[in-house]
Amino acid sequence: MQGRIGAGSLSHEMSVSSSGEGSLKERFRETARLAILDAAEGIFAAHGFDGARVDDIAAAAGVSVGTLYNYFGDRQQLLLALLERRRQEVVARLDEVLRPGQEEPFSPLLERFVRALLSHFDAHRALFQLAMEEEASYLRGATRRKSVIRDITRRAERLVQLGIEKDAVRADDAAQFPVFLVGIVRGATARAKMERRLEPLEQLAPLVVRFFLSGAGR
Amino acid sequence: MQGRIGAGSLSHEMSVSSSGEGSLKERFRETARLAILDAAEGIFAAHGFDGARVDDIAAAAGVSVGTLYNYFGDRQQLLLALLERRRQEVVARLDEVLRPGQEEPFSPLLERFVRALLSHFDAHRALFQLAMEEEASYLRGATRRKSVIRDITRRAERLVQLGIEKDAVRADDAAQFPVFLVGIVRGATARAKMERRLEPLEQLAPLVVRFFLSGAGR
Amino acid sequence: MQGRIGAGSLSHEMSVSSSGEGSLKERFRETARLAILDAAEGIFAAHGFDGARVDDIAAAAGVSVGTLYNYFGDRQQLLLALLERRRQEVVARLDEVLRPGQEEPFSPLLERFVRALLSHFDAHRALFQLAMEEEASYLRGATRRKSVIRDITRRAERLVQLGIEKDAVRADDAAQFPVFLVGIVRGATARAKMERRLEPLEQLAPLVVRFFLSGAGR
Amino acid sequence: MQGRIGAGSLSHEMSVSSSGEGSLKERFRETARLAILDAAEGIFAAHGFDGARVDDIAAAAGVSVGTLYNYFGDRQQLLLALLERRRQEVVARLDEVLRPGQEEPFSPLLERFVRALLSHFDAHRALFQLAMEEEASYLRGATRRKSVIRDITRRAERLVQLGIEKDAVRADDAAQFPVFLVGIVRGATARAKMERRLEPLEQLAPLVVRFFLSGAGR
DNA sequence: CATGAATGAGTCTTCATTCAT
DNA sequence: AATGAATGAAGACTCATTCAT
Repeated sequence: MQGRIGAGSLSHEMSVSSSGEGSLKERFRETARLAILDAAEGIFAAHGFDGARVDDIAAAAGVSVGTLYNYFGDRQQLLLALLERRRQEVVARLDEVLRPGQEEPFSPLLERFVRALLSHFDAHRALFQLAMEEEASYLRGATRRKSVIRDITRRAERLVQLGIEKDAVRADDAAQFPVFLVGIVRGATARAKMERRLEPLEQLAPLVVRFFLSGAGR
Repeated sequence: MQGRIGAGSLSHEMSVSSSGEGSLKERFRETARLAILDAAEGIFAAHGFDGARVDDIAAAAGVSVGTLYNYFGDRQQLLLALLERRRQEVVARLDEVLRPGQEEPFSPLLERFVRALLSHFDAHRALFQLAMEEEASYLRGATRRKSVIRDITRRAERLVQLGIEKDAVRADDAAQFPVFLVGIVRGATARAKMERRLEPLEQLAPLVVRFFLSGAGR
Repeated sequence: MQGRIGAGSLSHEMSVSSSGEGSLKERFRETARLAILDAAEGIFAAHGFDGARVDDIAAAAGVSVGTLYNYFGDRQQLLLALLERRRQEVVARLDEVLRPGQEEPFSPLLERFVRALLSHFDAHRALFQLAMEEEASYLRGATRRKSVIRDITRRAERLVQLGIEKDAVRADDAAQFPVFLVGIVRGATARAKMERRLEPLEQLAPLVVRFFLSGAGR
Repeated sequence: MQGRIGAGSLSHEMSVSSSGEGSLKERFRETARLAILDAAEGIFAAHGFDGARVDDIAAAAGVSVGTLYNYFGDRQQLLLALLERRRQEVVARLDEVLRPGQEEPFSPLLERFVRALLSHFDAHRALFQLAMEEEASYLRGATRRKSVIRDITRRAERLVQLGIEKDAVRADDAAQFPVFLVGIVRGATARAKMERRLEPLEQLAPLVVRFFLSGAGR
């Protein structure tokens, strides 16, 4: 489904790191790792965490099961590696937005935050949906781990705090605002799913900002 | 092992089908059905949809697997019956709120709506969480069915429509408001989960209302 | 290979315990357990501990894998149960021989001991060979458990002690005699295996006794 | 990882094929072969024949799996080569003892035989234990091959024959004496294992001789 | 009808072996 | 010739579902 670890992506990979922070072999490994993770994203998204079969992921990645097990210790670790990678990606984008020393007013800051979130959804819609939906229940029992939802919420809390400091957000009830914000974004993605929309959600950012700051009231 | 074919829920249940006679046998059947559904709710909530084993559900209900299969054709049907029951319950409460001929102003109406939603969460927190989180993915592939999220969203749409008619909600961007509202409620429940809070969420209703109508801005 | 848990053996089972130290169901269970153990003995003996496939054992017992797993938690437990059963059998026979209050002279006592050992080998040749050969290495790592070899050696030690008390065995070097005795018996069985003999080993008992007491010298 | 392609065993090995030239290359090959065999001995001894993984053996030998496969066709051949080497070693020592033209009396001859056996055990305890325990079952099915046990027994038979000729061993029942002798030695090694003794077994030789010739009787 | 043991298809995982570099 | 990543057949185990009692 995702294609082989073919020459196509390889050349790309190689040109990227040719300067040399890794032997040829290591770059191959990394390419394969990525191919497997990509395939896994597709299969997990399509069948859910429990429904995704290891064989199918391997087949989608164009490798054998054995190879998949060479890269990731077992099914669960593969899933965790996948979630972790995506988690790091969003978190990085949000942290970029929240980087200290922001002199800009709150509203555009908020918009950049929401935009970062939504565009990440646009890029990894299927898995992200899944991560936000099932993460909690799937990891149930597993050692408490990095959680996307939790991390996003933390960033939202920092954002709201900034809003209060900039006098753009009211301080009463502020404890709830972060989850409300994340909830709104989730709502947007849920709608996209229910209605099978394909347009980028990112364009909803201004609406979300306006709604968050002023509400739906007249 | 016998356990829980309890009287408590029975009286309630009975009223549902009360108009009819209900031979003694039928009432027994119904009681057993309920016991199984209750047990299933607990097990599904505890282990997730995929992780819940039929044997465990039967054991928790105090019946044998065979009996469980007598009442529900298979595992999936049991799950659907459970979701369906809870779906009907929320939907009924929301429809009650939205019953035509409401002369009251929008704000209290909205509050009653949110309150209905939150108190339902309070009553069936575990399963509902699960339903909202995994429903979509679990039913993936299954014939398109009744969906709690969808139904709730439909009611929210009607509510927003009422708000517009009552001139309490602005009409522009109104298409998003329903999902935003549902998202906010989800956000609230997510927070409750993350922080393992046990206080009733219903008390958040006024906050939600104020946020929905006026936003978080100052 | 071993046949189904058929009616044939069932009737036997039932007549035996009809007086009733077990419900009908329980006796069925026990019959099945035995059938599986018998089948396992055959397969383990034929393919070794590591070579025996669970599916084959199940097939030989005339049950499905699932059933096998219902009776024995996993492959290892099945093996241990089998070894344990046989261990108890020999140990019981040896203890019978060694029962306190033996007034008889040492030589016949020794012969009965050797005879018990050899006839047990005759009955369970294949498995016993295996047990004595591989037990140690197979259980390597596993929690230290009941060991046939160890138990037999313990009984041999008691026997030698009796011999000394009866003034029939010399006390010097007596520490080695028990293992020598067991070794001799093992040697006899090894020969039987190497030469694929089928005659009962039990008939070697007098030879063993004479050799043990007087040696091979002229 | 490189490790053990050591010089120590090399010199010995060299003497074996010393008569010839042995190009430099060939000597390298032989050194590597030995390193692998040594590593295999350790791993097989530690994990049993079935439990020893090829990767582990290669790692212990400081070579890659590929190299291991260059030297030995497959896992089984490696094992056979190992057993064969050790077999040749004991057999050579026993044949040395039995070399025709022995004018010495039987008792010291017997002692040298037993001593040879026991000292070999002392040198290769772990593998030898394994060989005597599992050889038969492991090679089950494989083409009938050189067997250590068989070969040792053959030598014991010759020894007993000598004893009879020298009038030191009684001729009746003599057919059993060889296996009894081997059994006694096995018994001694088994005891060493059970009690995790580390002293050289060789020192038991006189006891074994006395027991073999005169028995345990008073 | 209830029971729960039996069933066996379906999965994950391991590891001997191959082969491109 | 050495390397070690890739391969995939094989095997242990689970659990939804059936059905004889």
